[in-house]
Amino acid sequence: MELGLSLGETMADAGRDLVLGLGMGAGARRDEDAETGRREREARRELEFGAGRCGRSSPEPAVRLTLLPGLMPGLGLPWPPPSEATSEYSSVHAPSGSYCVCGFSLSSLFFLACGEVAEMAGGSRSAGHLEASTRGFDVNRAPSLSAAGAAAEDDEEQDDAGAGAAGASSSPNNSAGSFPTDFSAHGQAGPGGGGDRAGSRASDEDDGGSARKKLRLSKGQSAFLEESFKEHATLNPKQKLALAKQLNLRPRQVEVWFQNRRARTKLKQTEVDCEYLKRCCETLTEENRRLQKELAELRALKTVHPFYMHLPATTLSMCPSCERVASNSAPAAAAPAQAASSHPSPAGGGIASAPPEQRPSSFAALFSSPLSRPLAAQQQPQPQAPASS
DNA sequence: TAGGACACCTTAGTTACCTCA
DNA sequence: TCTGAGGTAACTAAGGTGTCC
Repeated sequence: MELGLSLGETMADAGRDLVLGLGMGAGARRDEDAETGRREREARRELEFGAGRCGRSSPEPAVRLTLLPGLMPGLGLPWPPPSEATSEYSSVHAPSGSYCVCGFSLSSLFFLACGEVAEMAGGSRSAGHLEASTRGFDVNRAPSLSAAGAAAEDDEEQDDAGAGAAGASSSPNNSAGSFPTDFSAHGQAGPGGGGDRAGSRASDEDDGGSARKKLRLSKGQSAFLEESFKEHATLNPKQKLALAKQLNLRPRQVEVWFQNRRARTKLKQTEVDCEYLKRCCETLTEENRRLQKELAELRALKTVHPFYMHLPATTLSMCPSCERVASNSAPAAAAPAQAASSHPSPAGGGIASAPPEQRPSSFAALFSSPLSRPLAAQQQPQPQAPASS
């Protein structure tokens, strides 16, 4: 069984400087030079991403599981099909078409699928002043209810004007233009209108600004945000503004929603990864148990038949490269044979299960006797090994 | 060129509210 | 009607990055 497990690679450096090329990250881009630099950085990040890096700079000393390409089928542990994953999770990652991670995390695959987004992020203008203006007042209160809110509203209007214009544009620099805008597809009168729970926001915002009144997004709003999340797991300021305007939410709310959504996705991923690792562990434990048993049998055999186990070195030799056993004393009988316990056949019989004519002559003599036949070979059929190499 | 200040971003963790069985 | 669990919006803190001076 060939299982490549790379454990212990921290993400501290692996994920550094990768922001998925979605155009967020640095806020203010005040001139063309900054814009050019950002595009270069994003291009670099994409390259790094393509090299198998995933995630973002994170303090977590994550255990990184790297499954070598092409080995998973042999392991017999494919990633759970989308049907096994949670619907939410699979809906996000399904575009990748596979849950086998060959140097990527699942989310990375998703982001790869959305890689074209990176090209759209170039022209996004910073809305940092808006973000700053929206801080420091209760986001649950209507902006018009306070002076700060009014200021924020003013700023937001300015940005909205740009966002609205951008929304009508199909410029490659216009990230907002990529958002789905056909609310009728969701069967709602309009996500911003609140749909089935349209009144919740209005009533919440009228209650005079008690600390953090819980809002409940309407189904239409949630669906629209989900659709957007499927396209971009992160938002640049332009996208955030466009979404907020379309959904009749504050940009801060859109931002928070995406933060929480990413957290939920990561949680789901963690659960799936955990389950997979558990299954890997079970398989390896079983394999280890089987090999230990076989080793014990061989040792017992050595005790019972010491003669056969002290064959001259010149009599039996094994080519380490091709794993063929050759016997000098009987060259004609030297035939290809699978290595013994370290390379068990798929049937689990090891060398004992090889046809006698393919065994080395000394081994043929050894195993021709029923008494000396290894227990492992006598116990056919053995339980199929969970995975074969 | 180096470094501090600033703005803005992210994630992780937590809190509080809401819904529902 | 009460209650506990679960979902989730919102918040806080810490750390990273980019830009400006």
